[in-house]
Amino acid sequence: MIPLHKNGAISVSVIKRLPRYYRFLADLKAAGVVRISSRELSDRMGLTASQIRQDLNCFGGFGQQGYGYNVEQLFHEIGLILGLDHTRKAILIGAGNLGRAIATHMSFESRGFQLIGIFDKKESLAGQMVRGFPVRHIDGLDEFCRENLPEVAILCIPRSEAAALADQLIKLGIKGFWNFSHYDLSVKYPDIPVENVHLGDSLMTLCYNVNQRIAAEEAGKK
Amino acid sequence: MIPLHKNGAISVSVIKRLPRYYRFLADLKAAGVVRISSRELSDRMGLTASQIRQDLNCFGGFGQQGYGYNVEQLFHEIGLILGLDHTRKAILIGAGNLGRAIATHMSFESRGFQLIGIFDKKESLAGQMVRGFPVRHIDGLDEFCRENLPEVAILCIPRSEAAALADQLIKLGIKGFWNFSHYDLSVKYPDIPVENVHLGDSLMTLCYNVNQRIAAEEAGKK
DNA sequence: TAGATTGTTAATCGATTAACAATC
DNA sequence: TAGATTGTTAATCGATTAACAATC
Repeated sequence: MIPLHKNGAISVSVIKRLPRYYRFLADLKAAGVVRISSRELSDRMGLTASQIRQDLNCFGGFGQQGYGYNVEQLFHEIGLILGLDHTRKAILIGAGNLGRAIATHMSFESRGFQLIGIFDKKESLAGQMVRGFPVRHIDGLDEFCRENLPEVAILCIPRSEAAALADQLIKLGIKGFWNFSHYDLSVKYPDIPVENVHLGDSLMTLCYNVNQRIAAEEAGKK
Repeated sequence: MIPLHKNGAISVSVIKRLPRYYRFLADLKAAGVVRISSRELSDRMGLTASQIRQDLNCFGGFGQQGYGYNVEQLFHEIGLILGLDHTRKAILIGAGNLGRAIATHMSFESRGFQLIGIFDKKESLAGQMVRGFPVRHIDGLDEFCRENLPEVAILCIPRSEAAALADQLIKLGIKGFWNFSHYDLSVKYPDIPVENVHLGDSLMTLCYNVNQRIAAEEAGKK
């Protein structure tokens, strides 16, 4: 395998910015832009040119002095770094509103994943079709995993069910979680890759920020 | 209004941790725990006791030397800091799968918001009931806002529609956004409160982390 | 060649951790 | 009082920004 970066450890902050670079480059590409300087890109993205150059140089010298970066090439490189050039098999647990929305709404293939199965514990949902997949009863999870070897699980389940299910899934060889439940997986499994989507936390953070803003405006009026 | 913190500026990192404290304290409260030390809480949450004390002391001295923190009281205080003691009116734009899931799934009231209306540009959705609300046609947005004065908008729309809609909403007095579209609002409006939920970015970050982990495991085998 | 812009090193800034005096 | 644990200051660590030599 090609070594993707110079030294072993890339910081979390850098990794979290990569998808955003990828999105902006996709836009530029679609708009027919061929080359871009770190300065130009930083203006569009609202960050510093220095940071862009630092970030990219964690992975290699993709630019050219005096020219800048080739949009198409840089887009491609970031895709490779993220690992979007192949897909990993994913299963979704929990076919409630949120689970169905994720299954229907999300473009998995362009983000490195392939959805291969949907599970729920509710008998009444079994067999219902979601994105072309029949919802399977959770009792069939072990057998399905042994046969199909999914690598990632998407958890759209209540917190109360998450702990036991995570244990089971890790035993079944799951290597990473996209976690929409409010259970903190990484307390028990500090080393497993998890992306938490805590929608409730996000909403509360917004609440704080909106309140601060409104309070500041009202204070300004006086 | 009561000054909620000692000096004006609380860092984003601190604010982002508050909802998580709030969740853990809710659990402890539910489990009947009366007091907790920063050490004990740090063990449960997987961070340092120092950080917890630093974070909390941005807002005031909620603890007691030799004793620790009163769970109920600290929970209540963090709720006040976040502003969960009153609600702000929110509208949701985009009644597709994701929008409907958010509307149905999310507990707004306990997070400082009250959903008062749902809009979509699709004629065919108009009148359909979601969480007890009829989906309204987007043409009625101006009138509805002038009458009901919502303060926050939840954007569950494609990126292509986000820019124009954000302009319109800001003119209508919207003070903050919960943004599920892939449009970067804060590039044009750097000062407006926005919480971005970039599900696609989150999934790509997971892709990177899972790939790294699997690559490391395979390297270890040799 | 001259101008532009990178890659990279050094300086700054901020956030986290450690230490400990204050105090319940 | 003695023990425990906070609130807070100081030390460390990491991330961002600035500067500039290398080079296309």
